[in-house]
Amino acid sequence: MSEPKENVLMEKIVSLCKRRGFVFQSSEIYGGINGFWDYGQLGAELKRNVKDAWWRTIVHHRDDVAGLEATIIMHPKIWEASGHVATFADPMSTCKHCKKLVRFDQVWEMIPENAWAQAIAEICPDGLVESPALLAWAKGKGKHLAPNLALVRNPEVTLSFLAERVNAPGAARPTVKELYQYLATEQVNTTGLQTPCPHCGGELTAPRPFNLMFKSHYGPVESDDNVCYLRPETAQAIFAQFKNVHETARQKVPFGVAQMGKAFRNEVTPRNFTFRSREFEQMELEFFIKPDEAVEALAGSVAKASDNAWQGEPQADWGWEVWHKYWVEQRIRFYEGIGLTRDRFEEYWQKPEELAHYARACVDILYKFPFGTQELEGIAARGDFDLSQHEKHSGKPMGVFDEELRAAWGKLDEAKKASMRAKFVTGKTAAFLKKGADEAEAAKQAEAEATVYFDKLAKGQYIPHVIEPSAGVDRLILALLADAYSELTTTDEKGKSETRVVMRFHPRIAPVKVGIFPLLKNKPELVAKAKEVRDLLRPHMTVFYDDGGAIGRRYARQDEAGTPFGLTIDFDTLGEKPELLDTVTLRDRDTQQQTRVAIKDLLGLLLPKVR
RNA sequence: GCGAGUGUAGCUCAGCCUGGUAGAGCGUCACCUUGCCAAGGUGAAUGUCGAGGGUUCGAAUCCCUUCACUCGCUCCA
Repeated sequence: MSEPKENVLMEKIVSLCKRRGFVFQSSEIYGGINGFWDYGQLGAELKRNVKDAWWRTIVHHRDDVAGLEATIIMHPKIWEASGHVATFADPMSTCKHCKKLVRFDQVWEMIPENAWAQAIAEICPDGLVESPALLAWAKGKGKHLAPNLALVRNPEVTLSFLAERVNAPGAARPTVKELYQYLATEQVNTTGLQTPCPHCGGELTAPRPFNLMFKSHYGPVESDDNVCYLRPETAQAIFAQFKNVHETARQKVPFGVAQMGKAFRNEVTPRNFTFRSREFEQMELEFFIKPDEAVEALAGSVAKASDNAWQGEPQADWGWEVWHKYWVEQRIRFYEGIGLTRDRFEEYWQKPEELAHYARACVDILYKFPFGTQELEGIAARGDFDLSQHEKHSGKPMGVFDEELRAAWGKLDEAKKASMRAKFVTGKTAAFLKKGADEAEAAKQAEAEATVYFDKLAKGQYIPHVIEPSAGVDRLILALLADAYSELTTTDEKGKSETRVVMRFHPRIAPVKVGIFPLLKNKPELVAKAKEVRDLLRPHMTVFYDDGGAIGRRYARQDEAGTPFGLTIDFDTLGEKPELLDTVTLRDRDTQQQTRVAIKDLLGLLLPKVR
C-alpha cells in the first residue's frame, strides 16, 4: 500500500488537473464512465507536444524509420495470430470465502504451490487416501492452512463422500487433482466436484470469461461472421503492414515502422487516475533487424553487447542484443529530453523467468508515481515471433530477400556455417525443452527448424527480428504531471504564508510557452502594446494573453498551467525611461527572476528554449 | 466481478448520528482602485446535496437500487 502522504499528493494532482483543465472525467455530467478520461485545454496541448516530440525523434530525425497510421478495427484474424483472442479472454473465478479473484485456467498450477495442498499431498502420497490422518490434519493444522476447505469445515461429511469413491468396487486410485476436488466438496451429489481456491481452499464461483478486448460487429447486422475488435495495441498493424511498408518506403533491414494511436482494453479494474484506462493511446516502434546469423555472415562477427557499442551510431555488425540496448538508451534520452527527472525513472531488466514466451529480453522503463513505481514503456526484443505468426495465419510470406546476404553466405567456410548451426540448434532445443518437449523430440524439432532456416539464409531469405519500444502516452502524461508538480510556500510581511502550485514542465512540452500581460488593464497603451507582442510571438509558439486581475495573480495562474515564461508590458516599454523603450520584463517560472529584454530579441531568445 | 470506504457550489469541506427543505473559506465574474508575484474595496453568479426509487405531512439527513471515485484481489502500454 502506498503511503498516505503520497495519496495526498495524487489527490492534489487530480484536483489541479480538473481545476486548470488538464484532465476531466469523461461524460462527467452523466456521472462519469469508469476508465475513460478527457483532456482539457491544457492537457490536450501537453499531449500533442509529447506526441510531436516522439514522432519527431523517432520518425523525422532518423533515416531508418517510417510512419504508419492504421485503422483501429482490423481483420479479426490479426488478433488470432497475435494471440490476443486466446490470452485476452481469461476465465476468472472469485473465491466465495476469501473473495480473491483467480484465473480459472491457472488454478491447477497454483494449487500445488500452496502449503495446504502440499500437506495433503504428503498425507496421501500418490493419491493413497489416509482418512484418519486427513481427519487429524483437518482438525489441526488444516484450520490454519486452508480454513475454507470443505475437509476443514466439515471433515466427516467430506471424507464420507471420498470414502464412497475410493471404496467403490473396482475403483482406481484417485489422481491427486481428483483428491483435491473431493476434499473441496461437501455435497458431491448436489454440487458436483468443486475446484478449491488456491489460497484458502474455499469454493470458487463458476468461471466467467473476462474478455479484455472490446468487441463489435462490422456491417449493420450482428452475427458471428462479422465480429470485430477494437485494437488492444497498435503494434499488430505494423506487422500486418510490414510487407507494404518495406516495399514502398525504400527501406532495407534494419529499419523501423512507428505508429501512435488509440488502443482499447476492457480492464478489470481501471485504477490510479489515467494510469490504467480502458481507452488509451500508445506510441510504438517496431524496429526490424537481421537475425544474428545473417549479421555474422555479412559482417564476419556479431558485436558484443558488453562493449559499449550501442552508445554510438548503428553499425553493420550489431546483433539483437546491441540493437536492444541501443533502443533502451535512445528511449531514456527521449525521456530526459522532455524533462522527466532522471532519478524518478529507472530501467528494469526483466529476469528470464518473467519474460513472455516470445520475448528474448525486455526492459521496462519505470516511473516513480505517487502511487508506486510503475511501467511507462516496455522495450522488448521479440525475435521473429510476430512476423512468423502472421506468415502462418495469413499464409503470406513475411520474409525479406537480401542479395548481399546470399552472396556473403556463398563465401562462408563450412566450419563457420557448422558452428552457427550448432549454436542455433542448441538454443532451439533449450526452447523446446522449456515448452515441455522431451529431449529426443526437442532435438529433432530443433534440427528440423535449423534445416529450413539455414536453407533460406543461404538463399538470402529471412524473417526479420524485431525490437519493440512500446510506450503509453497517457501514462507518460501522468508521469509528466507528477514530475512537474511542485509547491512553493511564500510568507508575506504580515507573516501569512501561502502555498502555490508550480508546474515545472520542460519548455519543450509545456502547454503554453509564454504568458503575456499588460501591467495594468485600464491603460489602453499598455494593452495595445501587449497585444502587439502577442501577435509577434503567436505564429511561432503557444501564447496566452491575460489582463485580468492583479499581476501577481496572473503570474500564479500561469505557474499552475506550467507556462515557463511570462512577459510583462509596463510603462518603460512605452518609453517612460527612454533607454528602456520597447523592452519588456521576461519572468522565469522556476526562478521567478525577471530580466529586461528588447522586444526585437524575444523570438531569438525564446524559440531555441521551447523547441 | 467481489469486499471495504467515499460522493454537498469550480476547489477544500461543515451540516447527516438526534429528518423541518443548504453554509464557510478559497476560486470565478463585473466595476472601482492599481507600478511586478494569488494586494484592497463594492457587487454578483453558482448547488433539483452523484442518479433513481421508497418511508414520511416533510429527506442532504432514514431505507433500497444504481453510477462514479479511492483501497484490496487481478492487470501491465
